[in-house]
Amino acid sequence: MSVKKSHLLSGGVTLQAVARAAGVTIATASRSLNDAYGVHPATRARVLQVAKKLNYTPNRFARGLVTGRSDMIGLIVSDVRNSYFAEVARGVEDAALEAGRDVMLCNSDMNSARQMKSIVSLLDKRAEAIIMNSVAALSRDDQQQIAAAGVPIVLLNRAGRDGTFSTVCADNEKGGRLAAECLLRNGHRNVIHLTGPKSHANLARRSQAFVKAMSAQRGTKVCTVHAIHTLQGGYGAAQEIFRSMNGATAIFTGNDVMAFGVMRAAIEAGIRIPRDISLIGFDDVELAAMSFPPLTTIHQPKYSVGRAALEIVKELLESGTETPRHRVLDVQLVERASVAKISR
Amino acid sequence: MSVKKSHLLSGGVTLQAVARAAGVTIATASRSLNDAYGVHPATRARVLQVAKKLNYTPNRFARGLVTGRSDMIGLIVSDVRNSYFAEVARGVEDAALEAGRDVMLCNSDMNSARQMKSIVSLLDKRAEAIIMNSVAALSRDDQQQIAAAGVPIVLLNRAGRDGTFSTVCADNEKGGRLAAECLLRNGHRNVIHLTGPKSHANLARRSQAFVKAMSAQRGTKVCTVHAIHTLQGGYGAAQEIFRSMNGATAIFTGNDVMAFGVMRAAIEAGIRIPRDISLIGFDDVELAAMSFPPLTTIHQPKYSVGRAALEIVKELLESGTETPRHRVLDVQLVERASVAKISR
DNA sequence: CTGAAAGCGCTTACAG
DNA sequence: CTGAAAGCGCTTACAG
Repeated sequence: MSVKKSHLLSGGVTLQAVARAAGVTIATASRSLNDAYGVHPATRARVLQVAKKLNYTPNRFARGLVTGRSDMIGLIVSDVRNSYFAEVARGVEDAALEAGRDVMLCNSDMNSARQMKSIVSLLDKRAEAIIMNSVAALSRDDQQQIAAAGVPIVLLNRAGRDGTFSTVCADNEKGGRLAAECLLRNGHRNVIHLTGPKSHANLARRSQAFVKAMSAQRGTKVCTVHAIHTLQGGYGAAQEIFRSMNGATAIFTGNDVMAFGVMRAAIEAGIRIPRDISLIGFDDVELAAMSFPPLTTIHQPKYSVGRAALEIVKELLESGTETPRHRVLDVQLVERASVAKISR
Repeated sequence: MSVKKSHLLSGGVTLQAVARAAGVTIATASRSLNDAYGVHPATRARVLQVAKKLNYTPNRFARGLVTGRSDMIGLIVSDVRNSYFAEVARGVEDAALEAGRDVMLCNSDMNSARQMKSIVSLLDKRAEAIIMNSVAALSRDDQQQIAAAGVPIVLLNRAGRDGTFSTVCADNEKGGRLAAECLLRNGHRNVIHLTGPKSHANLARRSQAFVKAMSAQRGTKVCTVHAIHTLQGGYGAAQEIFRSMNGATAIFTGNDVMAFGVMRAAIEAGIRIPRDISLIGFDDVELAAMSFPPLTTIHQPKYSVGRAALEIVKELLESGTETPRHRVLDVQLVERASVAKISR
């Protein structure tokens, strides 16, 4: 019955049927359908026409069995519900569609066991490449096993030479610098930088560049505060901060959700943004444009990250190369209404 | 070379190799790996052990060629970036993982041509079922072609008997009723209902049930306003509404984003929620908990919609039935801080 | 430019 | 309980 189903799927039309109807052997039929060379134009045209009329669609299993190709690529993200990854996924899918490929989506929950399970399943299904935001805890063993599969791997949000795998990420350093420049330009000299745990590499890069750019200007003061990088974390930290501002006129948060936490704490404390204090975030999540006031932030090219990852996959697949490629994508300042110009 | 790659993927280990190492034919090896019956426990154990040691993983193409099964299901949504569908996608993926299946994700952009292209591609890749939020404009022709594929189709956000396809959707009627009851319970008698275009079936269901439940109470007044069902639409409509409230004490919006539009207009007009006017939304999007004030709304089980869709797929696949199944999922009121009790 | 044939790696009646 | 064999529907050298 399953076999019968399979017939239904392809409309029951096999290459054999097409060949017969076109008066050739399956060999020429196959060649006509695939390469342009080595088959008489007239024959080719006839086969194509017949195939179309019969509504022929090749059996992927049969083809895959001999070519080894599946035309599918795997995408593993921690969670699509995270809008960052939803954007990335969309970028990957759009680029994949253009490249005639489908994408298999997996969620890892930042759980290395689940991630490994997904990888195995994707490899099992013959994914031709895997794009993923790897969790840190990928054992040496797993890493080798993955590399051994000989399938291109593209890591998301990882800067530079990660060894064996390709990477795509946003220019966090530039983002940090842009935030500093924005604040400086608006006259802020005494600012607070609220960020996540030091272990978070991307956040750390932003912080470092931010502090460096601020310090480049004389008479500047930056006070860095670490908290959990969530809305709650930002909220809690802001409550503390508001108790003793020490003359700070602006806050730069490592990401937007922390900024939203700051906003909430500000409302509750009767502090108005940007009148009493300016605020600038990082990421440019959807909500940033809808908050009140709309948040000035650094735009991360999430969608482009997805596209870029698939482009790397395509390059790797086409060239047959194994040497990893690396891309860092540009970010930019999006000025909305949460940063005020202050007079000195 | 492609063929060589294919070898790398499965570690180069074929059933043949396992069989040889276990001292049996590929027939028994296959049986050992698949069914439990008809093979001596000892033999079976030996084969399993060898397979494990050799790190054997069956070639999906070969298996698929004979069984017709791919263990993949397709999911088509208008756009994963829409958080509603991101949630749905997650639900589908989780349930699929449990069922040992992978999901291929496609975005249709509410474009029937793109949608049809995705369907064809999914069918081509032997998706065993397709879950999708169908765009209205699916031609009779396309519909038949899809049905002809003999693959279970589950439509999202479609109520009831849609003819040939299974459906899953939230209980919009109940949601509308809950909103009305909440308002009534809090003493509201004169309210405004702000919703989208009448053509939107789900919105219409909510409206109808809301109005009906409000009217059930004597001395009640509901004024319905139609606008585009976006933040902008809600914003614009609210500006109008605030000009002549005619004593209304609450607004029920057909979805949350319209409510956010109302919130913005309220802030600008100096109207405080819920002190000056109460507000209740529908959907319970992520932002609803983060807005100021946090929005009272009707929770839609987005994640569960995804899971339910996959459950239907499983049932249909296991039973081999073709008769469509329908599920409508429960919704519930989430009381936050945007509705005030009013004294009469 | 085209055909005959091997082979991709499995599953599954059919015998024993 | 196990083996020998057919067959799934393609692609691709190898001849001609």
